[in-house]
Amino acid sequence: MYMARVFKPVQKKTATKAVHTPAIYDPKKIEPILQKKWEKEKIFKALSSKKTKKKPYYVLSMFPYPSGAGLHVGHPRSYTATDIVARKKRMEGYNVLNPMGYDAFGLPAEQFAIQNKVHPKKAVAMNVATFEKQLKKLGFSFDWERKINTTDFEYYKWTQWIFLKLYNSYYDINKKKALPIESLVKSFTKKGNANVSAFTTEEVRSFDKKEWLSMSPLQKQEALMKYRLAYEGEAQVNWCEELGTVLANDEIVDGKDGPVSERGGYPVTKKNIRQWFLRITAYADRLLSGLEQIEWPQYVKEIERNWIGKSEGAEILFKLNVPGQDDGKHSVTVFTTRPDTLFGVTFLAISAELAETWIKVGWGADKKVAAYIEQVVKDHQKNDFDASQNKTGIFTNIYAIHPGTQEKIPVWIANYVLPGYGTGAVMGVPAHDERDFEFAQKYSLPVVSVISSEEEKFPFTGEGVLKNSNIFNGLKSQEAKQRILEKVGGKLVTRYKMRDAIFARQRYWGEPIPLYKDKNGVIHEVKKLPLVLPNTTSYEPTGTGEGPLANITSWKKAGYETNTMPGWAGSSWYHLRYMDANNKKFFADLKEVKYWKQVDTYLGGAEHATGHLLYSRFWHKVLKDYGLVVTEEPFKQLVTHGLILSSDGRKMSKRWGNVVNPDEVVATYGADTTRLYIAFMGPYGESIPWSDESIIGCRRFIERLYKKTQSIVVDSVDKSDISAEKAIHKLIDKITKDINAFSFNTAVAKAMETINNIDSLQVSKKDISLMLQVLNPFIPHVTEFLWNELGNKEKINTAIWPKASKKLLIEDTITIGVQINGKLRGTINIKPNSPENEVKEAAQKEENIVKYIDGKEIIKVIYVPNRIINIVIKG
RNA sequence: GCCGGAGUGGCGGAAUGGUAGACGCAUUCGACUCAAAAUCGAACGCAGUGAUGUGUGAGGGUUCAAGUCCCUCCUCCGGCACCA
Repeated sequence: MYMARVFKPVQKKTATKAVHTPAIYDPKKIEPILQKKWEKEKIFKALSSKKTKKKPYYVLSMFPYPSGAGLHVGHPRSYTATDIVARKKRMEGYNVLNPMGYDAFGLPAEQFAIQNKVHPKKAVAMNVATFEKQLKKLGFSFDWERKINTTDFEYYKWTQWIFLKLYNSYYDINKKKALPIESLVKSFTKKGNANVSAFTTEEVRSFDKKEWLSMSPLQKQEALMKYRLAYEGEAQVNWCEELGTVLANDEIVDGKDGPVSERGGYPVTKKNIRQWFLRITAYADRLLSGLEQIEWPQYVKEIERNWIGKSEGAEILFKLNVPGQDDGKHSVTVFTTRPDTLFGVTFLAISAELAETWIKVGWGADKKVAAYIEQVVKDHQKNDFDASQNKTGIFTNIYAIHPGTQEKIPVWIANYVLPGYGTGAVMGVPAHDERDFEFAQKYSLPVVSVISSEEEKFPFTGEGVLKNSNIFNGLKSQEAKQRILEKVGGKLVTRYKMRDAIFARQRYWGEPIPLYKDKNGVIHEVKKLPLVLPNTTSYEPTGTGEGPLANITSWKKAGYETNTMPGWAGSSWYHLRYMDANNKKFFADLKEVKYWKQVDTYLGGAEHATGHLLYSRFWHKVLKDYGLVVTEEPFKQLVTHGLILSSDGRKMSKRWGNVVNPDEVVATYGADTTRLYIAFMGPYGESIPWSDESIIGCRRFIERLYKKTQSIVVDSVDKSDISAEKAIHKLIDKITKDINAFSFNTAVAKAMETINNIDSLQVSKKDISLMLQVLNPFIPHVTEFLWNELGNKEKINTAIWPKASKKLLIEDTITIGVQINGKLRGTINIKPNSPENEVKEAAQKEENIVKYIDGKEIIKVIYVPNRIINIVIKG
């Protein structure tokens, strides 16, 4: 059981005036009534742009997977923050969009269904109902009318529509935007030479009109696949036998014996398979540069930057002398980020995979070499392969011609050269690369330095510039570098680590891919969306690599794709659906999109940095290219939260049995206390253990506030004590600033301090109302209840957010510290902004200070206005 | 290995270079009570009866003044990792 201590309501018969008002705070009575009222009056409804002149403010928490376990206290941490911001912004006069929905496709929902032997659809409906009941108990100000569920066909219809948009697009590298695939076809069928500037990771081919027109539909299809933003291709993928599906890199974690699936912990291996992909690499540069214009935590940006992995360098061509073949007939291109070290190259190292392809085109590798290649290729298949401790290699008997010196340098196969990056071949520069150095040492290869001494500053012209790394690097323009490189058969290129995203899962519970193949293998789009996921009872994995949909005869017969979309498809654009959630004609009306523009504040976990966040940015950019959205980025500000750990400091998990259920907390303490504690427990971005003991302090605070306010309801005064008024205005100031900074814990601390300070003072209805109002975002039920008790005519939810009076923020007297040689020895009270000489004088008269300075020589006195005074004495 | 972030009482945590430990929990004492709970009041970094000394992961430094800035190191968390 979760409860460490049962809260008992106050049993005290207080004042004689208690006859008029209920002195006992009972959230069970207050909260459900207000929640029903809010729902009935729809006061948190976000208005359509047509119906308001208010400025929009869009705040969003990442929507949950409605898992079978129900809500977990981690969820409300995010939603409490969203709600605090939303309620404050509403009072500040914004038309606030604070929606909620469910991300219900994907593995978790399907596995829950399989384990519990219910249809995923039923399971999702059940779980959603549970979530919703739990969420509503916490009193979040969501606009429930905009609720979405990614598994509703009214929703996934548009997921499919966007997929087709991607399928029917290519990326124009000159215009730097997506364009319809037809315009690419048009450029092929123009007269004369086709001028294709389309992005592709494969070999670029353009076609002239005659050639294009002579091609079969299948040939055309194959040609266009290389450009489409959603395309079918073959690739090595992460295959999970147990789950019978392909997984994305971010769905895999390191297990004890190699990589395993994040969900279930099953082993993952590499496998070649035909797959749907999204060409996210086309947007690598925009995904990178877009980071500059958004207010995200630096570390999340860094994660994305690392993931995209841009590196600028050069490709350089080396001619090869292969034994038994004409010299220079073959060649290899290397990729390097250090073209300036070209003259330090003493060998070439190629990947085993590249060597394999050389054998295929007629290179006669001897047995020893062939065996080595086989071994390394096998090693590379292992996900956890690491050669950093043991670099090995073998000489190929092939020599390359150095393009600068024309000298013969040996070509080696090395296990540290990876097939998936660059060209799979590197130039070995032992003098300026640690790995190359290690390798050269092991195999006794020469080391040549190209960092020359100062005197040789400008001894070279033309390609000779490359003989000195400093001179090449000192070239100002990229063009100059390019010109030098061209002389040695090189060119500047940019490479990215990021790969295209696999967009298919061999699972049942996902959006069907709206395409089918006719009997000739030609792909057609489904014209009438949605392509509804067929109902079936056999949705367990086939294990063959085909999706469970292959088990459905009619589906298979119609030629539909048997794979479904991955879990992140629906979440890649949901932020747009909320803008116009009930639109039957389009995913969101452009007028609404133009009004809301983008999510102003997005709250969620940083673990989505290389998944959901990157994918949504990508989709958003594609839609931007078509003018269907108006901003380059979907989420202007991102705020990440820490985890709520269990009180034992571990992660909450069913496995440990240490999960705190918000329902029980609400039942014991009330929704307001739960929310307040979540806000108070610590900095929003940090992971913090839940404490069954500490929460009581938040409940006590609410009771004090309740009691104080009730006493004001009964004997109200016209004017507050000045110090109470000041305390409340300071609180207004602090809370306003702290909510803006997501520093909820300090805002709550100040509120506690305030109630402690004003408890014994006279406070007017007007002033306590101000306090209730700024606390409303945190504890909406009790503050609204008390606000009404005080007889306020206006609704608390629509009252204007108060401004702290500047005059009241100023203190009459302040206490400042007096230091002797930097050590605090006393304090004095002064009026703010007192003249410096008066303060200095007062300090030196202070009793404690006199003891220290008596008879000593004062070297100097430093006064920091209204802060501190430091007397520096000798000895 | 590289790139971020962090390390403060018994615990969660506060501190624009300027009175370290706000606020809350726990603990101790007191009031109320037959009693307990609740509530209210007080104490509460460590050492010392006390004056006082000392103290923000460790060690140096800058400064009148350092939790905060700089250098070296340690530990923890997150990310990337033979990416050429």
